[in-house]
Amino acid sequence: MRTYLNGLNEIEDGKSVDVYGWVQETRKIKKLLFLILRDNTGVIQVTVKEDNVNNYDEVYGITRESVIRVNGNVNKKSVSRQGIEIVAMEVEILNMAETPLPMGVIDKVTTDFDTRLNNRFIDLRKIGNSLIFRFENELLFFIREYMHSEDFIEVHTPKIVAAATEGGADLFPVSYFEKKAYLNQSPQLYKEILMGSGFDKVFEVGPAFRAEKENTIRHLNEFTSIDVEVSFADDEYVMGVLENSLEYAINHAIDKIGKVLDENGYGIKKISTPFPRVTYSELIEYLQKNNFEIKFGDDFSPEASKFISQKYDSFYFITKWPAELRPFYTMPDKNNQNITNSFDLQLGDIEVCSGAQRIHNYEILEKNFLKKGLNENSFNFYIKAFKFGMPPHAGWGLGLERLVMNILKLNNVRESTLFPRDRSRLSP
RNA sequence: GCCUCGGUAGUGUAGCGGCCUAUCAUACGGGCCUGUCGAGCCCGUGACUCGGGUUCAAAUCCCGGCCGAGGCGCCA
Repeated sequence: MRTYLNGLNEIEDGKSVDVYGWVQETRKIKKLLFLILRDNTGVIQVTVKEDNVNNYDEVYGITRESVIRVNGNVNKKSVSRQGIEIVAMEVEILNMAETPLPMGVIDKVTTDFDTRLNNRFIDLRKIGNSLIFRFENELLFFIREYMHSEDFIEVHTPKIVAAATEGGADLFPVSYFEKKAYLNQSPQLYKEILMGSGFDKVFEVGPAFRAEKENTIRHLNEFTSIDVEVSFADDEYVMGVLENSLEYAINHAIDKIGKVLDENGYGIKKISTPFPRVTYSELIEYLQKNNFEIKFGDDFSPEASKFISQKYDSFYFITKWPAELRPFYTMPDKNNQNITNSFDLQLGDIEVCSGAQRIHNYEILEKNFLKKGLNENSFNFYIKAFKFGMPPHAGWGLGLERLVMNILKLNNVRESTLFPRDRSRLSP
């Protein structure tokens, strides 16, 4: 039976165990050999003595990062710094690693990010790197748990679509037999159709594709989007869903793995709701007072976003965006047609989520199509759902990698992406 | 799409017209060593992104390609 390395403390002194893992380090002293063995739960020193094993010479020639099985006895009176070791009785080499490694796992030299991504399978052997994805896993688990407890159902909408654009973002074309198709940039239109189907509360976790030629630390051409849509709800309601789910997920994730995160330098704090809210117009005024060249209708430049972010130390909402900066399906404000019932959720100077109440009236939606210069024919599959009983609804879409990046204070969104797809990277 | 910066052993760097037969660290190979734990000591292998050009002389200067980092624009 396999024993995981973090379980060794519970095993009594002298007992025989089988452990499996990677040889992280070797220290050779002629007739004595120390192997530092690593599995996904921790590391342990394995002491190999010539008289104890029958293949000492073979084991002596082992290379770093080779995969082995060790049968041996737990020694809790070890003089090693860890105070515990395994005295090997049997070492089976399951797979010998070639040398030299394309990059080191525990070497003192730094490695360029490009080199790390080219050798991501090794890069992720570093606990600090794989921990990012363990954190993401916890976060997503608790977001799902929250959604289920609120009676949301998880759905899966198509990623290969026919509509040419919903305005703005470029799409990746794919060949679909004799037709032309695209990779979807967002499940938006399908979530809305499901509101017309009476699902009431849906969420989806899935990939989204953007064919924009960006070259920044916060853009990816393929990312994971968490999408939510709720019937008979407005923007205020789904902002509540958003902040409550994040509070639940982040705080539970910290309860579960906060200690390990701390040990690895990711010091993160629990959060509380409600998040502060500020309107777009208030921020425009604020920026103008501080000598920024900006007027109503402009988007915030990266420089302006940085300036704004100095006022907040955690999440904050920017609400009531002008209609011209929002997609065609965004609900205008009842009292002012120039602004919309929309919001962005910011963490630091980066937008992690954007949402709104949607237009549920067919005529207004049609008018918006024409205003934004969109081709109504390619959206028939969507707009048809609005003619036969579409409830009022609202929702949002959240970029998972950006969220993780910002919570853990990483300096590049590619750090929180297992295998990033960006302007130039398509492999691995 | 525009702009800036960069590419030297497996990894990361120094050198920025002649002192380069190219520095250092780490990794790798070999040797010594029965308690190492950033092991130590000795020996060794290993590199100037590619193509043109300038020059008596190019890793070093110029032009172009390729590759990369980042900023801006654009971006439900």
